[in-house]
Amino acid sequence: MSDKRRRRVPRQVREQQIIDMAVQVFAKRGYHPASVDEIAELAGISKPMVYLYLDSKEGLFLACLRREAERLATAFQKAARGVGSPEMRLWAGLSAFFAYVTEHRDSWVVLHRQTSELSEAITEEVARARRAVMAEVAGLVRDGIAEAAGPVRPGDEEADFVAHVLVGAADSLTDWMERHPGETPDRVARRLMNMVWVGMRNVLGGELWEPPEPPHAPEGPEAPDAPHAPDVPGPPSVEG
Amino acid sequence: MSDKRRRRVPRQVREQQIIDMAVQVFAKRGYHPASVDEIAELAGISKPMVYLYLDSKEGLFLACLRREAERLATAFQKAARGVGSPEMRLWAGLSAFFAYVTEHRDSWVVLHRQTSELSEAITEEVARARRAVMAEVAGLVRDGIAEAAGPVRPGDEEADFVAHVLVGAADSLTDWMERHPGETPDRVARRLMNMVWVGMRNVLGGELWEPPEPPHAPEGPEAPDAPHAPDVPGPPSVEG
Amino acid sequence: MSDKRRRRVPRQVREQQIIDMAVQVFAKRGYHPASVDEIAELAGISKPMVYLYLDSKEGLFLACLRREAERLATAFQKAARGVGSPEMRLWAGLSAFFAYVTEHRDSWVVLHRQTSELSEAITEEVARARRAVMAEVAGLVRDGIAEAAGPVRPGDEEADFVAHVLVGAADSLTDWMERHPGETPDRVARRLMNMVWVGMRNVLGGELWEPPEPPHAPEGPEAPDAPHAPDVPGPPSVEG
Amino acid sequence: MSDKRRRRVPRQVREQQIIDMAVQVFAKRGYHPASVDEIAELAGISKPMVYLYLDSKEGLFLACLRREAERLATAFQKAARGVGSPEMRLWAGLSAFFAYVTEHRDSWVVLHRQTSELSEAITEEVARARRAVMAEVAGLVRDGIAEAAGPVRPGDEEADFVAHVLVGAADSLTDWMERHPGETPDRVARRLMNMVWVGMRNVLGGELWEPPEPPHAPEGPEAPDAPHAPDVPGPPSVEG
DNA sequence: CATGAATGAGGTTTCATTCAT
DNA sequence: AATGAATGAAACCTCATTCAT
Repeated sequence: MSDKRRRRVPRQVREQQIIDMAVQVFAKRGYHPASVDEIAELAGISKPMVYLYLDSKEGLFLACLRREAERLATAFQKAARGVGSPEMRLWAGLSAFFAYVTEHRDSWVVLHRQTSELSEAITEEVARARRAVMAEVAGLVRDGIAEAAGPVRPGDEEADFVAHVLVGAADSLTDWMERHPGETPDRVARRLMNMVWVGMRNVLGGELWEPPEPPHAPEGPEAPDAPHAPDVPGPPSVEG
Repeated sequence: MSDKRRRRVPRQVREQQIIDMAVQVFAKRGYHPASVDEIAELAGISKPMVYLYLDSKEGLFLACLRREAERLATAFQKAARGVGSPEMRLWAGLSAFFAYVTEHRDSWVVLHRQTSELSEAITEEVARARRAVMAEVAGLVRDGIAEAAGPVRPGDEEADFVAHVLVGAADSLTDWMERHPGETPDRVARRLMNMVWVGMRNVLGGELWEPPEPPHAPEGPEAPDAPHAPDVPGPPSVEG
Repeated sequence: MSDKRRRRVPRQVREQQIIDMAVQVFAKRGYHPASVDEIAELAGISKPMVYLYLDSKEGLFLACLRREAERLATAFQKAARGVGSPEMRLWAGLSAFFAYVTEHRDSWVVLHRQTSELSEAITEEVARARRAVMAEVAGLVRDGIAEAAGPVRPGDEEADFVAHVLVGAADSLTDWMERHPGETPDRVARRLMNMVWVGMRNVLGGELWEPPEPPHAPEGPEAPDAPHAPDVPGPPSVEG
Repeated sequence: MSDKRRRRVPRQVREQQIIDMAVQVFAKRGYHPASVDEIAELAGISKPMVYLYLDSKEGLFLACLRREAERLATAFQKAARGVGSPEMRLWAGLSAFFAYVTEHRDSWVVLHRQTSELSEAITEEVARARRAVMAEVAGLVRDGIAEAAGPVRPGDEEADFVAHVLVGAADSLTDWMERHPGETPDRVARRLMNMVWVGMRNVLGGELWEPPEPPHAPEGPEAPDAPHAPDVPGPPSVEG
């Protein structure tokens, strides 16, 4: 309509524009419900261009996947790379991860394809089921700490946090088990217990882990000018 | 085709048969690529029956979701409910969870809708990206323990396990963050560190958590007759 | 649900019950969109009964058509039959017709299949088109009388009435023409002019035709106890 | 099939081609029984084109409705507009109407959606019922004139004509009544009597209305070059 | 007299994809 | 570099109708 500057644009630029819009649409709708028509229209070009540059819907989605995965990985690596202790580097990486997904919802949704791809009713049912599991686990967690630590009354928030860790870990370990056929559910469960049981109390008690002591590397996990992961904070500077 | 004995079957039975097949197909293909045609054919009936009983494709999927979610939840609860200490109960619940998803892959896939819903190429790309992340984290983990624990050389398996826990937890905490807007990535990362840093070493050292002391309930987490979650093991009985 | 008296019912009664409901549903939805399912459910029986008694959807509709057409015809005939002059009898018949269709909307709709059968949007478009034609004709009519009768300002209502007569007559004559291939549009138009041009002025002037002189037949068009066409009024008794 | 020259055709042209065929099919079959498949095939294109240009079956039908309604209205207006007296203009309009519907049966059927939409058996039943009503009314009419006018024996044709006018008018007035809730069937009947009783005798007597006197516009209602309503005749020129 | 179970056929609609300009 | 025109395939869903009880 008001197209005046939709001039001839070099391929690389166009490609990025297309992918930009595709990430938006795929995140909003999910893979199958997303239509190439909509993406092309949003990008301000015609469909044949999309096919010329990205080959197919699948190719387009793969391009999104690759670009976004690389950006997230880069954010993590940039933060984790450095001189600090491994402990510090892990922390920095995690911080960067959380900062990145906070800033780039669409990117994360496309990579993880949570929500969407399904109608609202279905999405809601899935969320409901997951919430029920969380509540169950959180209750168990609260009981555990209450009995073990006496008067400590863990807040709902902390218990919920622990529940998310446990459930997320369990989800993920399901994949791990698949590649370790010898492992039994029992052993996996014990390992997970081993890993989280001690630390759980700290969290429920409201403690916050502190970087042990930055001996003489003042910047710790630094990410000076990460162009796409803007705010990986150094230890003290905590952004809103 | 082969069976001519497709006789009149009461509604409740047919409904379960349909859902049985639907879970299979949805797990294999994902929601959108799955076709009601295929489900009906597998169930040995015609499409209109599916619509008569389950209303729509979405209704069918919701029915799958509800039934499978309830079965999984029941398996967990049955195991976790009991007299033992919370610690024991959590362990029992986790064991039951892993046992259940081991036995019922389709159920878990439908509930989690990981793979599928996307073409093979895309699924593979997603898996690749996730593997890359895992490897990165596992490396960090290995470094950490190597430096901290001196001569201990953690096996790849253990490091990979820890990485799965961390990545799964991070995934899940992304949802948690969404409902706690005040939280900063920095604080979330610290909490996670707090929870796992200590226990991580145990795992990497190859330790296996042991039920503290079963005072006078010698069988630990028992699930005597779980109808659908067959093998929630007591500590010693480990199934293949 | 609260079926207590849905006992064995003799065929003739059941048939009428079915037709009763069918008239309702066909009137509301139109022939094709109406579903036998809905009719059966409303009638409180199962579908096979409908087929047993009325053979098919078409048979069911034909039964509706016949019964309702007969009722309307009966109402007309009962009123028009009698001792009065033909003028009076025609008037009585028309009165009975208008009374009947006023009382039995569904019946009329099924017979005339106006509205319905089409989605709301389409119905509305049809109505719009018809209104436009009416307005055009009414304007012409108003102009005609204004010029011809000097100061008489016909009300909108009267002009609209005349327009309806003209348009309805034209619609109907379209069928008539089909069976008189020799007739030209020109001759048909002249005939119609001939028939309405004089009387038009009376109507526009607000005059009301009066039964010439009811000599000594005090009841005029009577319909003493018409069971289904309750209110064919004698000349003076005008119901609300 | 036969024509290989199905070349790229600009949108506006294709749209009209599609609507052309749709009018045919809708007229032949009625709205619901008509299938988009058939329309597309007749138009020599594939179904998706129909949906691309007209959005939906309903949209397609609406497009037919609008175009045909406008053409008919235009034919009427073009003829009725002019210098003659209102009487003449009304006559000219009616002439044009009858000429148009004579030439464009499909157009009229779609607009009026009489026949069709129903199976042949049902259509026939409807026609039968209507014929019965017509016969009844025609009988009344013949009686009336016979008694009132003495030796005049109105032909069947004339009585049938009058009956069509009366029945068509009554149909149409049913709608009018709906928008005038205060009116009673009695008053409506009187009005209709008022309007037609006098003119009826003229028609039954075989008289033909003559344009009063075309003062100095000798050709009466002319429509010199109506592109789509070819034969709106001036008084003398009567086409076959 | 009465019905729950079952289906074949067909409808509208949408989409990814390509041709011809 | 870019696009309007066009389509094959397949999806979901509904309905009138019939068995077998």
